[in-house]
Amino acid sequence: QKLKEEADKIQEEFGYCILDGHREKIGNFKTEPPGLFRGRGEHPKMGMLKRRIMPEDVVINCSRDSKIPEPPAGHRWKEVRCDNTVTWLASWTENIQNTLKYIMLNPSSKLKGEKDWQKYEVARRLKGVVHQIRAQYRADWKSKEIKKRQRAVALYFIDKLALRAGNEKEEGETADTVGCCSLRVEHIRLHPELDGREHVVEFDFLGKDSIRYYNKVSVEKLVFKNLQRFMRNKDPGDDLFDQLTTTFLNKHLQRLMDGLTAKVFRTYNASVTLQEQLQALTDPEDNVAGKLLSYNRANRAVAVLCNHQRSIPKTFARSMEVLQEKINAKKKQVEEAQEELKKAEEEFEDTKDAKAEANAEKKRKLLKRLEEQLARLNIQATDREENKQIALGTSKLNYLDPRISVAWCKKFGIPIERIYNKTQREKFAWAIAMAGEDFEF
DNA sequence: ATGGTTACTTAGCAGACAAATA
DNA sequence: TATTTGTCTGCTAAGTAACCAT
Repeated sequence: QKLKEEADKIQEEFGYCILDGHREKIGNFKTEPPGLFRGRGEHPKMGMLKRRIMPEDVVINCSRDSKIPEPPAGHRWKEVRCDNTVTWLASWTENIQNTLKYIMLNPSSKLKGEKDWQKYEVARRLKGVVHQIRAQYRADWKSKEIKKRQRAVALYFIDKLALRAGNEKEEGETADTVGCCSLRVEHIRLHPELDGREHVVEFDFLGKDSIRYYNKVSVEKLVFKNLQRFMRNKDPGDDLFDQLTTTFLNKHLQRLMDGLTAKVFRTYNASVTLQEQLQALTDPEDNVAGKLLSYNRANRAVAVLCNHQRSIPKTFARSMEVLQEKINAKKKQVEEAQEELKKAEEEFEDTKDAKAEANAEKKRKLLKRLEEQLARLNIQATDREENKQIALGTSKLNYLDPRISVAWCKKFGIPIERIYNKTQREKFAWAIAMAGEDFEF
């Protein structure tokens, strides 16, 4: 309790800033402590020492007329600047990769909320032109220029499979991971026929955070032919799209729609998928638990699309066993209740007295309650099993237009708290205030 | 085109915390 | 009340993508 009080005091003193006259919560208001760098996957710099950050490393960014924070006694800041074109409050350079780190606002802030809203509005604008863009890249599969063909095939992957753009990275500085434009020949295998499907591309590569992407996809014949061509006379370690960069791709996208970049396709396809799946899976007759299962399944379809994985929780098998035991016990209770009901009904048949009738009615209600409890447990088990290797949080927080979920809740009378916890409701306050039940992405 | 710099979003995980259960 | 289980939060790495100089 004492520690908590101290932490609260620190939060109160350093955890907020004033932006445009409003008190806003800061996201990360502490510098990162020193320690051994791990990194994700096979990181070449793992084990290096991350230095302690001193006031002399820190740049403060605040308005000219504000109370400039005092450095700790005996120290001074690296710099104090007043740049209102950026959103960060303080920054320092980290010594492992020599990159900048920032102190920024919490997602609940007005600034971040408006930015988030904008992001989804760009994705919604894509909805209007995506058919034309698809027609265009399909036509470009036949272009005379190899570079255009590579761009068109890459864009097809980004659109259909929700791959990341894949910026080039400096070799030896980070783990060897790739995205779409940085795919190498060794990351795909072509099967003219596989398991009864034609033109199958087998993807196997490490993406962001060294998470494995493994997928077998049946693609259009022209895409397949183009891929064969791109791979001809190349070594496994060569770039698949050797003529293509993310800059070139994004310049092209910018011409097709204002604000369009490769990552917008992920946001767009994620949100569209959620909306479609909610439409397809929600049964208005279902109870709340059933509807929530449908929501989770829709969310899960998105997480699968975006390849948001997690390691299977250490306690997964055990917790599944416990749940199964619970289900078995409940089943037994249901059976017993069935028999007791039968007995009570027979008793009433014989006697026809009011007391026996009341008793039968009581047994009927008990049975119904137990059956509902059993159904809920079964739903829980299904949900947990289907979810063991899938992380729902990332898509929920970063890819799904929250207005879709808000509208769904309103339409089916689900309390918003069942979908978003307190922090999430704060982050999505703009959407909760904005969206009615007929919102359409 | 290329490389360097900067600012911002997206990502999974461990441990803290809270709720459920024994 | 003690212990177990499930959820949430903080942390910070790892991406995307813009801009600028050459």
